[in-house]
Amino acid sequence: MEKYAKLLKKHGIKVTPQRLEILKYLNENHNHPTAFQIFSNLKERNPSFSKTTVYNTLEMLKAHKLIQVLTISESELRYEFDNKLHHHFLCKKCGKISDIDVQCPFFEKMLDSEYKVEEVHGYFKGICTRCSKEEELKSET
Amino acid sequence: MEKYAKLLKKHGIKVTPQRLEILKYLNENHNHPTAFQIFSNLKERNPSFSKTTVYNTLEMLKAHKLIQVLTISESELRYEFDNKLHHHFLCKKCGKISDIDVQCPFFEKMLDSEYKVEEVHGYFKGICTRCSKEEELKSET
DNA sequence: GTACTAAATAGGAATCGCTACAAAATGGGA
DNA sequence: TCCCATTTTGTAGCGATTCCTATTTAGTAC
Repeated sequence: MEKYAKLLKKHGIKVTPQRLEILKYLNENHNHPTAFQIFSNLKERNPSFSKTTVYNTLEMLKAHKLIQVLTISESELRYEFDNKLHHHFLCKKCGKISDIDVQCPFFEKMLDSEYKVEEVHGYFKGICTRCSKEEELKSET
Repeated sequence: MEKYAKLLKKHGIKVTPQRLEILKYLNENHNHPTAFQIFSNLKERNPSFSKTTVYNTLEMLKAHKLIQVLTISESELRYEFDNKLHHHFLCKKCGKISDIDVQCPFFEKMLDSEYKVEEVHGYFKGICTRCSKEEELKSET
């Protein structure tokens, strides 16, 4: 837990139990959770945990570039702790989001362009391996 | 207007005035509008135009891959008629979305991967040229 | 340790984009 | 022209996010 406190201090953010919990959750759960998923998980152990705190904290962590906000879903935002550049794949069937470990060659190019680029998002959408296999099995019967 | 009717018929979609209007609007306005923007623009000329019709029609056009849905904004969906692969840049200051005419080299690679890829989205976010210049001017004074 | 102050949290209300639903309108085929 | 399926409309509802304000907490000075 100490490492999260250090991280917050390094960015001049006041350390609170709630913020540590949220950071810990994001660091230990790489499933690109929604704000509600974070909220309900943390509320289990601390019933007074507030939804607003989750949103406030996520907003602040995002402002300090400690977390990434994914707009891959059409209905809600997803969050992740990992901040090194990678892309994402969303399965339209099961909803799972996977990390795609590729370096975008246009990142460098865009950095030199007329635009001041601060974020790069690569989203692929389709059907994941597991769901594809299930489809095949179904159609065989 | 006839070309839109043809397009709809080609995809087995029943031709209605509302659908033609929406297609026309998307084809003539390359500003990646929200559903509400489409709705309020078309409502001006036809006061009985319904929000639901806009959503229904966009959903149908999307299902037939006649339009693209962009999840680049954190708060709402954007739509575009253009369906050839390109990326997008969102200015965090003025909110404008620009087309970036690049071919994603990972598209091919992803097509051969374990994932069944149906959509590719490349989003860059930052400050656009115009807004960058305005910032410079302000800081000079 | 206590008192004070600014910041953070909690909880509920409000907002906003989008969807669901049922009634009315449309339109193509008999 | 009539009929029936489809589409459109308008309203109600829902879920994610934001707003508002009272309460609590963390940090500082005494």
